[in-house]
Amino acid sequence: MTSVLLYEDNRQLRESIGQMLTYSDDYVLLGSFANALDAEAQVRELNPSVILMDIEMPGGVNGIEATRRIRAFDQETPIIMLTVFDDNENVLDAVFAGATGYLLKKHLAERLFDAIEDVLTGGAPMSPNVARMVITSMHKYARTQEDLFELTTREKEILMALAQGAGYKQIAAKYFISIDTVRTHIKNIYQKMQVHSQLEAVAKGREAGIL
Amino acid sequence: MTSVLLYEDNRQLRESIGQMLTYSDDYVLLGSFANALDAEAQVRELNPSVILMDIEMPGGVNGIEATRRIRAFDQETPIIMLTVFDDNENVLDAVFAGATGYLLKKHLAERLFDAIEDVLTGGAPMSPNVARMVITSMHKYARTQEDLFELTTREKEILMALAQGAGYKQIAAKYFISIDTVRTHIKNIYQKMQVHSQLEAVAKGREAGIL
DNA sequence: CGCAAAATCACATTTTTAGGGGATGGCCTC
DNA sequence: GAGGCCATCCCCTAAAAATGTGATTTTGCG
Repeated sequence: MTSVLLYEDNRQLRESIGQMLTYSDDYVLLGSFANALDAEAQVRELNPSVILMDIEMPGGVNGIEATRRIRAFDQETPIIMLTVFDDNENVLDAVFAGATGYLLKKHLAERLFDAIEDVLTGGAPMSPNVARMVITSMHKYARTQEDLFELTTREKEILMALAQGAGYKQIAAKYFISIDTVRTHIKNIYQKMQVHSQLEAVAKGREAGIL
Repeated sequence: MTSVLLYEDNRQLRESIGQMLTYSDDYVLLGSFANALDAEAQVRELNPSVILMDIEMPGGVNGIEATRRIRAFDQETPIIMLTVFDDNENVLDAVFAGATGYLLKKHLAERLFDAIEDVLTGGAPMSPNVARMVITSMHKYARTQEDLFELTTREKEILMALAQGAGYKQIAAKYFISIDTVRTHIKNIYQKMQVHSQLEAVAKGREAGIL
C-alpha cells in the first residue's frame, strides 16, 4: 500500500489526481493541499511513501521551496514534481532542491502510476529533455580542465591542503617537510598560477577544476 | 543519415553492433575500434554524429578516460556509454567525464537505436537506477544547508568575496568601507564559524553549503 | 651515467592577517 | 527611551603569509 501526499493549487487537477489514486487499491491519498505552507508539519505527521508536488504554486512557498524545506529534515521520501513546463529552468532548480523525479502535467494520466513506481523502486522519472539538462549541468561540475597550470604532484597536494583550510604549519606537519619547503612550493604555485595569495590560488584552482 | 563511431574491445559485440548499424539504412558505421588509444584523432577525423563507447576497455585508456579526452575538445558530439554494470560507480564517473547517456549491454539489441535517437534529439538515455544516482549526487552539490552560522548579510557578502580570492584591501574597496571595518567583520565571522583563517572560513563555508 | 626537473631546506624582509581592545551612529523592538 | 544588534571605524601587537635569493638532495628518463 503506497501512501501519497499531494500539493497542487489547481482544484480540478487536485481532485482528479485524488480520484485516480483512490480508484486504485494500491494507493491511498493521505492528504491533498492547495499550498505548501505547512508542508513540513504535514509530511512529518502523515509520513507518506511518496510526495507529489506542484512546482508552480502561489502563496509564497512554491514547490521548489517546499521541497527544499522537506529535504532539510527528510532525505528519503521521494518527491515527484508536477509541472506544465518541460525545459523550464525551474526543473533544474527542483532537482537541486532535492526532487527525486518529475512528471509533466500533460502526461499525468498515463504516467502517474509509472512515475510513482519508478521512484519507489529506486528510479528517477524524467523527460529526456530534462535528463539531458541534468547531465549537462553535471558536466560543469566535473569539467576537469586540463592542468592549465602544470602544477607538479606535490604542488597539487599542497594546493588541495590549502583549499581545505590548512596553514603552512599544518601542511608541513602533514607531509613531514619543513615550513620553508612549504613556502617554496607555495611560491612556485603562485608563480605558475599567477596569483598572490592562498585565497586566490584556491579560488582560481577551483574555477579551473583542479581540486 | 547518422554516422556512428564505435569503441568496444569485445570482438563479437563489436561486430554485432556493426552489423546492426549496417543493416539499417539510416545509419553508417564510420569505424569500430577495440581500444580508445587514438580516440581523439579518430573523432577529429571522422566527425561522427554519435559515439558509442565501452566503459570497460583494456589498454590504459578506458572508456571514461577516452570520454574525458574527447570532451576536452568536443562538447557537442553525444557519447553513449556501453556497460555491463548498472549500479557501477563508473557510470557516475562516466557522466562526470562527459557522457551524454548510456546503455546496458544486455539491452543493446532492443534499445540501441532508441538510445541513439534519444541523444540526437536532445535526450539522455539512462536506466532508472542511474538516473537516481545522478539525481542523488546532484543533491550533494545543492545542499543549501541553512545558515548554520547565523552570519549577517554583510558578513556573508564578505565571506563570499574572500572565497573569490579577495584580500582585505580589495574587499574594503569593493564595498566602500575601511579596512578596519573589514577586519571587524572578518573577526566576527571567525568567531561565529569557529575558525582562525580565511582559508578555514572559506573551506568550512563551502562544506556547509553557504557560497 | 648524467642531466633536468622536482623536491627539499635556509635566511631575510615586507606585507597581510589574526586577535585583542574600545567607540560611534542607526535601526528595531520591547 | 533603554537595550540589543548591526555596521562602521580606530589602535596596537603578534603571528602568518608573501617575496626574494640561494643551495642541496632526490628522482625520473634517455
